[in-house]
Amino acid sequence: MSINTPGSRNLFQSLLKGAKTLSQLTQAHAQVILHGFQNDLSNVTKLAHKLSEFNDMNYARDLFSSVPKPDLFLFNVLIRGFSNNDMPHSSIFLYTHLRKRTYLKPDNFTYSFVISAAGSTCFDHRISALLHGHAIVDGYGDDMFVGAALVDLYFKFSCVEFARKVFDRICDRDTVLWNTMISGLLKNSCFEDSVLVFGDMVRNGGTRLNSTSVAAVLPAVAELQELRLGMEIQCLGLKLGFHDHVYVLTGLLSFYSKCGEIERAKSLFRDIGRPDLISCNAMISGYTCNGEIESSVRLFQELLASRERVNSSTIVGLIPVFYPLGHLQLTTCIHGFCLKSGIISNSSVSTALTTVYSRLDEIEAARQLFDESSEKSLASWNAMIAGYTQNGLTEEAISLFQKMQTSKVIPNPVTVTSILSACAQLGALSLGKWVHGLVKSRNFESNIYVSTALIDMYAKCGNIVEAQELFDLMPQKTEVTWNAMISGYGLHGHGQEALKLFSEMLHSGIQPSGVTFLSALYACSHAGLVKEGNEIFQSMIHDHGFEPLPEHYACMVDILGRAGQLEKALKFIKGLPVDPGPAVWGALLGACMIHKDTNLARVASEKLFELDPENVGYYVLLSNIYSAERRYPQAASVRQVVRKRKLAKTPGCTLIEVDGAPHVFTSGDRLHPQSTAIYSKLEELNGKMREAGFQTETITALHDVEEEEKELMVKVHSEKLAIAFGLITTEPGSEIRIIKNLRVCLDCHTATKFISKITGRIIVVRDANRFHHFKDGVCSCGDYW
DNA sequence: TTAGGGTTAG
Repeated sequence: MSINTPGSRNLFQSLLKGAKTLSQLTQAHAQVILHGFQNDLSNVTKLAHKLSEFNDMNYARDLFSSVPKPDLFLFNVLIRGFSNNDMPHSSIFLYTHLRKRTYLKPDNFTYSFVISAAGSTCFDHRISALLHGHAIVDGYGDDMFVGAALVDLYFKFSCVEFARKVFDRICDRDTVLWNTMISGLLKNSCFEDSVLVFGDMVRNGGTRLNSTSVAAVLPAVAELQELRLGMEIQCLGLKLGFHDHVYVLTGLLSFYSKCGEIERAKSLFRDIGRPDLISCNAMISGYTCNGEIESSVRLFQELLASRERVNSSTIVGLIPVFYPLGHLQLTTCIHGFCLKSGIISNSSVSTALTTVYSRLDEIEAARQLFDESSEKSLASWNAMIAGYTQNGLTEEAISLFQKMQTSKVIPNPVTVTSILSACAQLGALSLGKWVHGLVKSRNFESNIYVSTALIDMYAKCGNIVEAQELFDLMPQKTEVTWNAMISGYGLHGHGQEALKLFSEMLHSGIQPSGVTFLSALYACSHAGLVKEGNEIFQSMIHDHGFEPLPEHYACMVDILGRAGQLEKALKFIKGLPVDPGPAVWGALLGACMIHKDTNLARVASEKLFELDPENVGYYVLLSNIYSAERRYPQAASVRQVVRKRKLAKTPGCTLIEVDGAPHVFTSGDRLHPQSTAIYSKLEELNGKMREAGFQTETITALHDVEEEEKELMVKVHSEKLAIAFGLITTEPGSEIRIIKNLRVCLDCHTATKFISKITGRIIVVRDANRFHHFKDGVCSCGDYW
């Protein structure tokens, strides 16, 4: 047969198809050119397809450029090739190129390929809407393949609702589409929904389950800690014949270890017989998160000794993220190994290490790791930002968030959750509102972490109504969501609302946690509800079988103490089944301060100096109590200790936002550009307040100086400066909101009541403990704080 | 199929 006969075309095709290496492929191509078949589209397409499998997209691109009139098939091969070879820009570029060709129209293959390219992290959510629109216009909006790609794309951008809408519209669903939905929901933390969709799939007999479906749902079941359900799924897998499938066995192993059933996990690991790297990784991680660190390290060493190479997952599973206490040494050791082996350059590994360091309070080590990592993934940024917020370094968190924005890294729900927490801690309402806008525009509202963090942010920034509205709108709530709302009410002194919500929560079948009881108890404390607090405490132990933690005991002391029942509080402490810790004695000391009980204060302080000698707050409290009783020599000697031991007192400061800009004041400071106006406003107010019968309260001032001098010092407490500033810079009649880092002092509290009456303003003060809403000379706390 | 980043009390 001559090489130029029509049959030779098939010969080239089989030559191309059979090429096992790039060089064989090149030789085949040379033959094609030699015989003048280079413009035969079918040859070129086959070649391009092969090239994309061999990861040589530059060669494929050159080939494509040499074709004068490419057809749709060739376009599709290239678009998919670029997408599969991590060249999403080229893929999308070619798609736009294709749309310009009037003789061609994209089909469902084109859309499914280009949509999968658009899921790359270098794009944002806007591209999804654009491509979705194109697909609908061309009549592929409800196509099964395009649908699966779209669902996947929306999940990648955390647009859960859009993914769901696309899924719901497609009547004809295949296994891949169902599986995409199950794992997409899982990746977006919608664990219940993921399990529900799996259930629908099982009931929908028309679509066959495969082993991927079973393996995909197991992590969601593990998150929900539904041990029984997992076992049922295991039985289902057995019935369908997936019991010896390594995918499924590994998934089950991981499921059981996450549910704390480490023995079952070990037995499954033995069943696997010849475990691959992935199942070993799952086992290592299982050992680690069940605290069996030694077994974990042993299996890791066995892996290293065998010829099997470890990968980043091995290391990440080995890092004891969940049991970090006391594991600094192991962490440094793993870190050392990662440096030596070069695996540190993997962003998953450095992210995991960043997290552990920050949980171990080694925030500088975490930051160094973050700074040194060459390739920062979204997760790396999130880990560092979360590390800061969890350690109370809120300003660092926000500044890193801003740096992330300038680095063009697009925040996801995880980022947003951490930033909202930082806003809540700081009381940064403007930034919080801005983030809320971002949440709306990106459709993150359905994310349960995000909406819970929003509720907490609004509650802590003083906007309890907004928090409540968001709470009421949430279709699904976790125990944490309820806790955030209960404690929000508590902070604002709305004790009854908090208790109503608490009982609603119990009736709705949500399991309360230790934090739930604590939130309810603090709500009682802020509202002076002694009887109710006591009932909740008893019910926690007897009806719900909770062993109280030191925090719960401390809260009970707080409730009794604030209500003035100091003797009862002391009796309660003496009757405790465990040694009372600093929190318990601290609560008693705080109560002694409110009710001016010097004798009991001394008892509490002595315990505290012993238990927590570095904490300067207790010295300050005791000294204040002595001053209040005019026992100045005693007060002075307490302060002497503070000075001698070089313990620093936290300076008081107050923040006020005007037109979105924060202004911070410290006691007596004259640094503000409008300082003169502020002080003269304060003078004017003082005059009016004296006329109205206000007398400066000095007893809680720290210093035992002359009365007159003391009066001067109290006058310029930071909250007063902030209020005066608020009065001169905001519209008459508008609300003034300030945030103080310490507990508000008695003098400022009384003065604020007067100011609210004189000026006709509502003044909202957030102090270290709670909110005070001042209106018409009265405070919402009922002078109870 | 494994692993890395998130919310609630004080």
